[in-house]
Amino acid sequence: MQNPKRYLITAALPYANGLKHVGHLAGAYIPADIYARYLRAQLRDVVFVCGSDEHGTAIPIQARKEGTTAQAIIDKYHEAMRQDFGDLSIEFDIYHRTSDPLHHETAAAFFQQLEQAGELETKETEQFFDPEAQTFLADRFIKGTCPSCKSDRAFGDQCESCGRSLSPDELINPLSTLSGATPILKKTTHWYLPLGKHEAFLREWILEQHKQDWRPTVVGQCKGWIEGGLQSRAVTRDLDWGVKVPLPQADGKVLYVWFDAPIGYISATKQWAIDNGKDWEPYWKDADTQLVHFIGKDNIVFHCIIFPVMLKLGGYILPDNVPSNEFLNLEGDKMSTSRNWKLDMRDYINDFVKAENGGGQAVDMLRYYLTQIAPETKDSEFTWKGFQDAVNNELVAVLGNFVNRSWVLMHKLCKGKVPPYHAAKADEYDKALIEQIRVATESITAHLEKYQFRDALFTVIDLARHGNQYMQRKEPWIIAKRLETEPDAQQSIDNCLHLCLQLTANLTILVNPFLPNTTKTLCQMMKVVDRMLEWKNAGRIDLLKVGYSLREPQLLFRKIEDTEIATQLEKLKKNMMSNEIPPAPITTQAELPAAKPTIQFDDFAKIELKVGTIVAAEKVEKADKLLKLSVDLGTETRTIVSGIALHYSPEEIIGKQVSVVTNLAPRKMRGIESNGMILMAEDASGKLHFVNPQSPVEPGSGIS
RNA sequence: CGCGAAGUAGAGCAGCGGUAGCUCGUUGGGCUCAUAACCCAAAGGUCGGGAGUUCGAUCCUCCCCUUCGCAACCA
Repeated sequence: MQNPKRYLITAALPYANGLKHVGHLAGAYIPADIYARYLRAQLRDVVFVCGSDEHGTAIPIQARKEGTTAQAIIDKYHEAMRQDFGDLSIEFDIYHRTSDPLHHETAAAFFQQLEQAGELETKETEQFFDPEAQTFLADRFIKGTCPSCKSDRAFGDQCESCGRSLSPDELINPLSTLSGATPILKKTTHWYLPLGKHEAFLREWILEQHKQDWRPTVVGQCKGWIEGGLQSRAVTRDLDWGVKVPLPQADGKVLYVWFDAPIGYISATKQWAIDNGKDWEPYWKDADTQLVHFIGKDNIVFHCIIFPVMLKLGGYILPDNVPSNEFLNLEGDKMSTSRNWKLDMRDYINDFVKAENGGGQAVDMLRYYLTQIAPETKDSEFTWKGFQDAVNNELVAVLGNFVNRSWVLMHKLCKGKVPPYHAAKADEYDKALIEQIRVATESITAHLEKYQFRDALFTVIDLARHGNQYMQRKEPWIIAKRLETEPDAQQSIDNCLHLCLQLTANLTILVNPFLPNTTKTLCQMMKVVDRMLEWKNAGRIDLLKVGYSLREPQLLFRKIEDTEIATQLEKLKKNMMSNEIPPAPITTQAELPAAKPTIQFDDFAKIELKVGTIVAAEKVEKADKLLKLSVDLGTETRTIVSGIALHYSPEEIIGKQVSVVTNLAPRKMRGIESNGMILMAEDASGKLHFVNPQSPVEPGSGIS
């Protein structure tokens, strides 16, 4: 969009069930903040909204785990996250929350509008219900035996052991993970958003109109979903935590969290408007508004497919771009909350920002490094060594040092004042530097407009690097030695330092969106007011008035010591170790709230077990875990499909004796009917072993 | 399985049809105003593998391999 009248910037609403880590920061919040700050410097009309996402099943679950209430959980994490963002100079215009009444009202009205316009469907389905906990169960909260590999580590959505995706009704012996009770099927009615109806719109809007200007990963993923067929998605759930469905017949139902959360952007904007005496509607309904969602890649489907459909139906504008980032890994491994392999924003704040020598410069160091390694096109990696190198070799050595040496020389050779520029004496180096400032400004602006923050920041640092090169060529400290015999030499010194100071002023403007605290320090050193920071001033070489006296230099950044990163690495490893104390092999009672109930002999007798001999085996096509086996059971040879291909090759198991459940109902897998099931024992490492007689017996022998 | 993204110097990345670039690191030299910072130079790559299209491919097409992700907690 060319020069829109106003901008609305959103950063993904963080889920209020825990602290957020630097991956979240690099993925959404820092890029969004940079963009918002840049637009503010451009004096554009911009609102930058965010807030806590406080609904969904996971919040009550978390509350149960922490032995408290859902409200206490969201209050705690909402406040913690708000604080952490503030500490890292993420400057939202508003940080709202979805538990706010204004949001409930907004989301309910949104639903009602779609409902009344006939854009939603209702469907009656049977869902598992926990009779003890008196609640319907999300797929993830049902545990049972996998129909495919027979592992008991299968959940309603997926088997942890064989990786197969499941639906809850496929589980053998389903159990509620909440109470351990056996769930019962119960009828329930839900509202659905029929995405399929909007396929043509999505195709045209994303795959045609935004093929070029959206990131390839974003368009690619959307393409995958659209091509894969868009299913209707349930908009409501049976739960007592969330936005109540505003219909009389929907008692006990709330809006599904994915539906209510993005509406949080709208309610946040409303609250901002109230607080600031503005009108919220143009920001969401005027076509001359540019809406940009900053998110991580796991959120693409919501912000590019589902929410846009909702926005279109509701009469709102669509996002102009959704600059989604990939993931940030940590020291060679994926960040993971459950394994405690992560760096929380708060940990950095405590160890660096709040430490001695910390403060704003420590904030900017992290902002710098995370921007420099931002996973804009592919996953990238945070390493403490990388952090140290970036700070010491770039922030300290290039930017910090350039400013410092300029200031020191200016105080030594120019009496602490901005020296005059003698245009008549300008040499090729002077002219080249002026040109470099102009070119860099244009380039940085272009990168920012295209959401290429990493390249933009690189160009800023590169400009400081040019400053160092320029100074080296001009060598004012050498020229100063000739002053006694050659008084005219002062003009060369003046020109050099005049330009170095003007370059510093330019760097201050250009680095402001990225490193706002550094900008503040620089402004103090130059004794300039915030108005100088307006973006239109970038590229000018008359920002500091000749004769103006400047303050003493102060170091912009300190070095990161080896001991500091060693401490961090140790801490990271220790955290993970402490998390690993209960090693995986033995499943604890707490994890498996329901051991299988005692059964009577009659139940056992229902199972027919026989010894068989594998006579043939082949790999099942298009399945990497399945083998198709022919098993000799004495009286007959049966086809059995088994999920053991990762553990055994077809050749090595031919002739092996195995235990077979022979009266299991037939089941089709990958188009092949399997008549029975091979018993396998799983060891601690997950490796499967055959359960077979100690010495060979006749095929078909019974087992009891 | 399928779908999406990615595989380029020791590391991190750019390039995307015309004899391989950047930053850091390494080595050598210079300078000394500067937070042992700065500047200059050099070494270092058969651009994941194979086939094809083309006068010519890192860049296009096909196949294969590897990594990451793929809808209901997770940037």
